[in-house]
Amino acid sequence: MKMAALSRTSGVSVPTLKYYLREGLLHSGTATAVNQADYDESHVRRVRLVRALIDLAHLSIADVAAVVVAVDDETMPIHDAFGLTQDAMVIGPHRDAAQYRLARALVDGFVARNDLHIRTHAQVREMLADAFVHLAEWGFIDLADPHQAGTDQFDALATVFKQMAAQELASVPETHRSEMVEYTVVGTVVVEVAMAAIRRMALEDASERRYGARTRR
Amino acid sequence: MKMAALSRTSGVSVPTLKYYLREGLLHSGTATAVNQADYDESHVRRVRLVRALIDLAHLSIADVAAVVVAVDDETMPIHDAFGLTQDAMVIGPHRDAAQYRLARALVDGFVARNDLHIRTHAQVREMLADAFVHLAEWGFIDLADPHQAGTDQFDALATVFKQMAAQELASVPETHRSEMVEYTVVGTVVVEVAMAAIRRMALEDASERRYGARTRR
DNA sequence: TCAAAACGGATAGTGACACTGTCCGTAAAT
DNA sequence: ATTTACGGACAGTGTCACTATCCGTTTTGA
Repeated sequence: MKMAALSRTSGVSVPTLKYYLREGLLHSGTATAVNQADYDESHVRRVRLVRALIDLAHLSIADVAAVVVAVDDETMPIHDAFGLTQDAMVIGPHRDAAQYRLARALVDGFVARNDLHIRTHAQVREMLADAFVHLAEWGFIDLADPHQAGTDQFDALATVFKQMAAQELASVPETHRSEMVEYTVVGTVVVEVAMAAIRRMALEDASERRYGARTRR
Repeated sequence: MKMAALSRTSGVSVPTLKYYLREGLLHSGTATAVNQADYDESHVRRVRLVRALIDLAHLSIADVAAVVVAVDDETMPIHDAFGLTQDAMVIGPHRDAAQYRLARALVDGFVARNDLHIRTHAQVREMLADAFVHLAEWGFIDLADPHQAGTDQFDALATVFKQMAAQELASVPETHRSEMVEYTVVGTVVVEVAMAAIRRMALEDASERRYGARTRR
């Protein structure tokens, strides 16, 4: 398969594929001559992975490169590779104000309360802390109060998601390590987008039922 | 409150605030002299809204401007403003390939099956279709088969989210229209981020329990 | 067989985006 | 009275994700 064919099947332009090659998002094909190279199924899968990370998870090229390195490093255990990709998928800066320290404490409590086995420095903790800070700014929760209404709902979500996650991982086929990592990563982002979409649909539905009638003529 | 004070309380630099003013993300303060203006609580709230949309929902300035216009238009009913902001929050291009038409059909079936009252051209449909296309590419679902395993899980999610959404909207205080819209919008994005974080935590937890032991020494 | 088309690597260029810096005349503070 | 701050206008900056061009080589098809 030449690069043009890869471009056709993946829907990504040839210049962009070359760019991905340069940036290390795509491993080079097997050279058949000085200026000829063959690409195979692994390249198709890789481009699909890259596009999923860019289009759905909105990762930067540099972050995708980090994910790709973790996927390709055969010596890295699956769990470590998964953690690394998880970290790469957390976008945005991490501030260091008083409110963020409070939020971090809330997050730590949440993690402990729900017996979540996650790394001490997992970036996803910052992600949740960020959300907590914004929730507090709008008065939805109180950062200073560790036992309050509002977090109960999140505890309930944690219970549900723990079951779902176990089921999801169990459905990953036991094939080669790199493929399993790919499946897990893609599953993370795609299902996340699908869930967000369904939640937004539910919100629009609720909005229609609650406010829609007020303006219907 | 002068602009410097607004900058301090919001954590956004003065040049950036001026930029937001220019782009229409922030309404101008009440002028007290040729080169003096006063800002109030509404400006603080507005900056918070803008930062939430930029930092958490990763909206572009132009999209935030569209949201702001909807929030400020007092003649626009709450439900319409909510729909408009929902549309603005869907990021990414919408393709027009055969697979996307199939995915759209799946989405329409999903919406009908779960009795979701959402607009025919709501952008969130595209968002879910996008996720379906990627799920299909990785073999998680089959676009051609309208009644299949896999979508059951999404139906279950829809049921849960519909309840949650109704509860969430019920908790929005019945104050002025613009404040209610702000609350709803912020709630949408912040809770979405929090949910995604919790799901990722659950996934890392599940990964640790499933794969972690394999490499623990 | 031989011209035309395609290929792949290198390098420079582009356009969008989200700020950021500077200038300047006016107003407030000390 | 002098220093400092203010706010509007506008040009400039750095990053990012591509995209276009060039060029020598190789394949293809008449």
